[in-house]
Amino acid sequence: MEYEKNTPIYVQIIYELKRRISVGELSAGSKLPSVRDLAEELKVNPNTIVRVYQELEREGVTETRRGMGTFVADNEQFDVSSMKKAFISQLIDEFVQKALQTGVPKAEILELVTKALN
Amino acid sequence: MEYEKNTPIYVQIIYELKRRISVGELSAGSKLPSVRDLAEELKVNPNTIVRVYQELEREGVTETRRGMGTFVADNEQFDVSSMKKAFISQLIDEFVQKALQTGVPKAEILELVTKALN
Amino acid sequence: MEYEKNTPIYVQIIYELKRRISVGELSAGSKLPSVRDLAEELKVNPNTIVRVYQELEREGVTETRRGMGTFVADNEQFDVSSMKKAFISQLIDEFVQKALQTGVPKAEILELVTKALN
Amino acid sequence: MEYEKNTPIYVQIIYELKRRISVGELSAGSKLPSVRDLAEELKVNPNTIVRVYQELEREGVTETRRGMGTFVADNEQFDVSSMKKAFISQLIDEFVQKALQTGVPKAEILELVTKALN
DNA sequence: GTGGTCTAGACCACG
DNA sequence: GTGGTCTAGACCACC
Repeated sequence: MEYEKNTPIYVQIIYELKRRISVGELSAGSKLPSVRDLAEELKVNPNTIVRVYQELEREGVTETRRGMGTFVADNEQFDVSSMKKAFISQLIDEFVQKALQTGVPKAEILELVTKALN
Repeated sequence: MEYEKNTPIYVQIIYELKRRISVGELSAGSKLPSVRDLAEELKVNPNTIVRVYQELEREGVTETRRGMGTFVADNEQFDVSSMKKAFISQLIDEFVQKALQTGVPKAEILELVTKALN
Repeated sequence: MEYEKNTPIYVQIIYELKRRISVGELSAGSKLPSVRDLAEELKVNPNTIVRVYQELEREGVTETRRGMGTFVADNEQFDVSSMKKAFISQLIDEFVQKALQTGVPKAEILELVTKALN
Repeated sequence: MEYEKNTPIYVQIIYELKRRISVGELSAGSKLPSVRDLAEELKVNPNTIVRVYQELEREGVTETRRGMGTFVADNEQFDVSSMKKAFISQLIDEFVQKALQTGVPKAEILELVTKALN
């Protein structure tokens, strides 16, 4: 995993794990790697992973069981596809806000996005 | 001027000044307000304006003449609209990269962006 | 048995066993289930039960007889209700300390506790 | 400030700051000490204070302004007295839950709390 | 083994 | 100056 410079590493890892969950690579109830293992895998300090897991739990994406590990939430209320939508919506809102601030006309923005998507 | 929370103030002011220039509110060769005046006008720390002017000069948007102040560059090569496009392109690239990473189909992304723009 | 999230499982099991003893479900001198059996019954890691039994023995609530198992102590001095009181006193002291620290008047605290108890 | 052993330091500091706010020692809009200053005052590592401030902001109790510091939230919606009530309620709920789990009768619990309060 | 907390100290962006 | 992130490494409670 490569890290983008302007986004905190822990945020990027959160994105990545959410992506894995929403895609089904990690299914509800399955165990995430231990803090130490994931830290090693991602060449990152364990504290950074601790923060990632705490954030994910705070958001209800995962569950932590004492001494047992961190698991993808098995919550009925937790709907993966809605999470995915919320996630992309947030992404889009941030982008649109910044884009409009530049004063570039909407039509042009749309055109450029279309191009970039292909 | 209202400041958006997720973007550094100095970046937002840069946008604003570029906007004023591209719109013609500030024409080529005209003098920009002094650091102190602009700081006061925008209710911002003078250091922030210093940084804005340094950044603008680095980009060739303005010129600083010793003892006289800061002026909009009189440079033929300086093309406001292309500058804006370069900036928005970067914005779009970052966004598209993240958006595609989520696995949401391109068509849907485009649709959501269109909605968000209006 | 359901586990409450904010208290260690082993503590909750200790409560539960003490409860069974004080209620008479487990009488003085009777044999407690083996570590494995209790672990299975309570859907818990055997290590957790080991700790529970160690703790109970340390408190004098149970006795371990080599090769025979763990038994409810046959100790005259062992007074379940006083034990419970000691525990709840500690609980109350901690609570009262924190509650008073908030500056809420005593009368109000008492009223709220009364409500919460019912 | 003395730290109680069984509660994380950062939680105790959060309590303390909330208390100061709810009591009016820190009024809405006022600046909290800088991370480094508070860390020194409380003989604690700066990272611990960072965590405290982040948690408080997440809860809406404070606002962080870039490069300027941390301030008591000036939010109309933020009602100090309701915060105080929410805080004490949480404290009481946790206590009552644990207390009832011990099997001690309600009347007795209430009696003991009354005693402890005086 | 697991996650949670804390210290120490570095580097960064922002105002 | 401010807060934010990250690393390194320690110690703890829990299972």
